[in-house]
Amino acid sequence: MALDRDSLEAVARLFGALAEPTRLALLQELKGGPLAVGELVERIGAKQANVSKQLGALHAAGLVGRARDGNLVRYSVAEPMIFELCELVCGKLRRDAERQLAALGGTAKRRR
Amino acid sequence: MALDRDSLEAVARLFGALAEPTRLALLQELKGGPLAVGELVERIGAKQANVSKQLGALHAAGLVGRARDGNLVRYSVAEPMIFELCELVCGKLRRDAERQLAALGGTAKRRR
DNA sequence: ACACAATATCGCCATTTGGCAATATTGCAA
DNA sequence: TTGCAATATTGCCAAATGGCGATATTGTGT
Repeated sequence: MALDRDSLEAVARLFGALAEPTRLALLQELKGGPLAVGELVERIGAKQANVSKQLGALHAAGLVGRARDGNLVRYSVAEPMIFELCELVCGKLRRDAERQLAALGGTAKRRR
Repeated sequence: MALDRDSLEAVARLFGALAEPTRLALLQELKGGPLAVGELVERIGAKQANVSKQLGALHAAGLVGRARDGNLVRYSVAEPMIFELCELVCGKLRRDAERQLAALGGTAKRRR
């Protein structure tokens, strides 16, 4: 079915939430389970203010959940679907890279 | 496996190509088969310059293919995967909308 | 060569956005 | 209350981006 303008904008906003390396890095870390902000700051090596801001964006997009735990705030993946999205995209990138490699005469890595 | 910064940037760029309603509208039209720029301009009701620019962005991202045909240039979907991506996202949006509806006391649409 | 149609590109402007430093909030403990 | 640690927010700036009108390019026909 054809989506109307509003739906397209909603879809675009969601893709936009994933269109940022820092946010993808955060999601990648959260894949292993909920983590507090400080933990994420250490792991991805970004400033606390930015991590907090990007987590806010992910939360606003409904992709991560927030839970206070005493002095900490623990974030968690709210949409496991995002990893399917990333898998699909990574697949394309791998295919592109293989094509590129083959075009340059690299040894073909056979798909099993 | 954990992706490095460069890979994350590549993934982010790809999502970025989909993070724009006009580009999504173009892809939606192209889903039915290759179309020339003029056709797309008519269908989505945008200025020719912008359609051309956004098609350029999609092409740069490797999502659409380009083919001259005399005086026309025909674009086509190069990555059917994008429709799986959109389906996943639309699924989430539908779920969100249903939750919202239920929270407001709407008649529940039962999932079969 | 010319004129014309289809597409691409350019310069401009307004908006958005990521990172930064600084500051404000929140919760815990003494 | 006071102090401290964790997190969020604010103001700022620079870079990126979408849409616009105007113009350049490309291909076709005569």
